[in-house]
Amino acid sequence: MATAKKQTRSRPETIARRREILRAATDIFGSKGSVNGTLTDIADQVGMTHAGILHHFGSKDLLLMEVLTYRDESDVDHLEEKHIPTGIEFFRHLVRTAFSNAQRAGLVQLYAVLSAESVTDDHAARDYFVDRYRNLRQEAIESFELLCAQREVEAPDTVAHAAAAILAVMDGLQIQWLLDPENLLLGEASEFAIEAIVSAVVNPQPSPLREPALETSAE
Amino acid sequence: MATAKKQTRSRPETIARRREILRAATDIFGSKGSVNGTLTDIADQVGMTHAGILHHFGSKDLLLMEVLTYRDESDVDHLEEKHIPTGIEFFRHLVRTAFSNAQRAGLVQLYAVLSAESVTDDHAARDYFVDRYRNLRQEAIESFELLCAQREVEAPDTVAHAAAAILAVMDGLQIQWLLDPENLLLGEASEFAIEAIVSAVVNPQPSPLREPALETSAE
DNA sequence: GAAAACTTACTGACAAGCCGGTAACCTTTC
DNA sequence: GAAAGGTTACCGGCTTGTCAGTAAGTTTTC
Repeated sequence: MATAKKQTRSRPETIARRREILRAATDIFGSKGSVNGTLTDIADQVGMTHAGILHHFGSKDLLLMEVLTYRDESDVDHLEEKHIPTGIEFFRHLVRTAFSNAQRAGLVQLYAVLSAESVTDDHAARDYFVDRYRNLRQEAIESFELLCAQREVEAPDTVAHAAAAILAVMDGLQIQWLLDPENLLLGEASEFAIEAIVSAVVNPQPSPLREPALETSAE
Repeated sequence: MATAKKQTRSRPETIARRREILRAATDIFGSKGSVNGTLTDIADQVGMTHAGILHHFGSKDLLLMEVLTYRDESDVDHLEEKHIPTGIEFFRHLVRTAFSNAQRAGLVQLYAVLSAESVTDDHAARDYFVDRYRNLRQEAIESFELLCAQREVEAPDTVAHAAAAILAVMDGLQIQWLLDPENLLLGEASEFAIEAIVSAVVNPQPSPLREPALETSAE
């Protein structure tokens, strides 16, 4: 069953054209969601018809998946980092990303909307996001473990929670920031939260929630 | 211009019928999103036609808004708490909510999907979520301030970040949990994160991210 | 207290619009 | 001249919302 792809070469400018479409799709899916955003919306933005888009990408779902992987690539470029670091540098990298995201509302919105959309039944990007979070959590866990080893403390069993929490807080802050940019500093709030969580792993304090409640009358 | 409404009362069972519809709508909007979930889906689930739903609620958008406010009411009932507490109890309340949410995937999904959907242009529920987050952040800020006052420390200027971060981490963990329930304990992870953030406010530690990096070779 | 007058709670059919996808057909470029 | 890069035209399907009509319930009237 040789899937002998004909693989006839495309014209030189078509790569640029595809990139143009991907950028437009990022825009549209970001601002309207992947369900509400239509092929015609995207086509209008690059000055062609929706059939032209389908010629390039086959179907809407395939276009969506390419948008997601395309952003992953251009994302690493953006911060001019060769590869994602580990250890303490991983968390510094997250903080830098948060500050940088405050300048890229379109991309942030794309991911915020799509990741939430993807939890719905049979969403095209569901597998993509399941994998993405698994990988990111794993990287965070490894960074925590490295961090603990460097400090010669045993990695607590909270690292799994902390890894999920760090990603969660970044996503959640993005949504609040998108809804109400005047009332939230994305970079600063992310930095604060990341520091708090890292600190709780490497330097655990007694839980303030378990203390006996201080009476207001005890003043 | 007296719009003298005759206002004959609705039939006794119609209140129960509306509630039935609201519950079905919660289900459908939760599992498919408010864009993908249709009036016919909801109608099927309660055994009527989509026109019947429109008779009760006027339009899809109005139904959506009623779903959101309906859940807010039934939510307080659920935890059997008279009103939301302040101070340390506010944060304990959030932890209880997180544990309780692990039993209510449908409702969690409704909010996760809709809050992210709402950041898209002209979404019906956008104002609802902007207000909701503003109010919740305010409650969190006041609880932090009360907490600091009780400990006779000055409330740091990080409380605003912390307030946003606590809500954010709860939302973000919900999405990861919905995508991959086997790999995430919603209650435990939320508790860990909330403790970490509260601790960072009332008992700030030096930032682990600002330390001079420990060399791995210094082992 | 029963008939008349009126409402409510629907149903079924349909209008209008939009969506993704396909097919057939030009046109530009290698 | 053949393939790539499009366009135009169109289809089938699905969605929200409207509307007329009907059965059942409620209120009013005598």
